[in-house]
Amino acid sequence: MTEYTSQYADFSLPEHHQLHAWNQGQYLYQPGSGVYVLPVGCPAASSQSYSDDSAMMFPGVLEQRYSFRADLYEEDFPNFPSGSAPVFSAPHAHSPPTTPRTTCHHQDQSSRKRKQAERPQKQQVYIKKPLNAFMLFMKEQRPTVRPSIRCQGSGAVNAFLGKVWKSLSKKEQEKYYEAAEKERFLHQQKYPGWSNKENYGKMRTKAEKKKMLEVREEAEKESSEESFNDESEETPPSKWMMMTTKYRDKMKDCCSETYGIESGCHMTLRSRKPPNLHK
DNA sequence: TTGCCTTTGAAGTTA
DNA sequence: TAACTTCAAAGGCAA
Repeated sequence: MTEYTSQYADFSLPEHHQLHAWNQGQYLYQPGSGVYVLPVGCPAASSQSYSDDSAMMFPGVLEQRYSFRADLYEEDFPNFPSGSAPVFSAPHAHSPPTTPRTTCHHQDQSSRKRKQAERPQKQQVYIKKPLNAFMLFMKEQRPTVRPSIRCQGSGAVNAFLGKVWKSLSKKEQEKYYEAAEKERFLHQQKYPGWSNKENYGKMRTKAEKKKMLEVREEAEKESSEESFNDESEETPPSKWMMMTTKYRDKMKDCCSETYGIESGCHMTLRSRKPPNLHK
């Protein structure tokens, strides 16, 4: 039994089970028969997004991805059933370049203008936060509500939708929370190294944001044309990878019921402060 | 041209 | 750990 640990989970694999470096941010887990992709920093993926029934979704998070990096990569690679890889995310997804961050001291910064003056003059890309449940709700409802609101200002529309949101039942809100969960997961997959703090204290003008978004889109377009096996970038895992307790439990159950016992692997998820899903 | 307004939720920071 | 801050969307409006 080989023990693996990470910040978020401990797990073990039988001796004959191996973990191989596969691609950027991903590892292969080969439990005897079949080959599964275990993305680093990817606690799990929804079963709906996974077409290969033989694939195991392993709710583990490997923080130190290179500690598992097999030098036998070149040797292992040909063994992978090419074309049938159950890949969770774009393996060539690039993380934003890290820039010196100015610490946000709420007490010290008396005005937004001051913060804007202190912010870095230039950041190559700007990655927006994933939308939360309420934002998804607003995005969906705004077009239908806006015509009926006399005051066309978004402030009035948002205030109205805020009241509507509170009047919704837990069940009605649930689909938006689940959609937001999926948004966060996809966002983490797309930008493995990105953290919420990247945007902290860096309020941008609309023009700046637009320009940086364009740069990012251009970069993504170019990167999609690059080699599939680019491992040159070392992207630290993001806290986005920390799934909510609810989601983790769901996936843990799914794995243990479906594959965990059968494949002989064991996992212990670390406790974490539960998310504030339903205030 | 640019920030403000207005909402909730998620996440980062501070005390 | 509670309290606070920022930022996600949107578009009219004021400076």
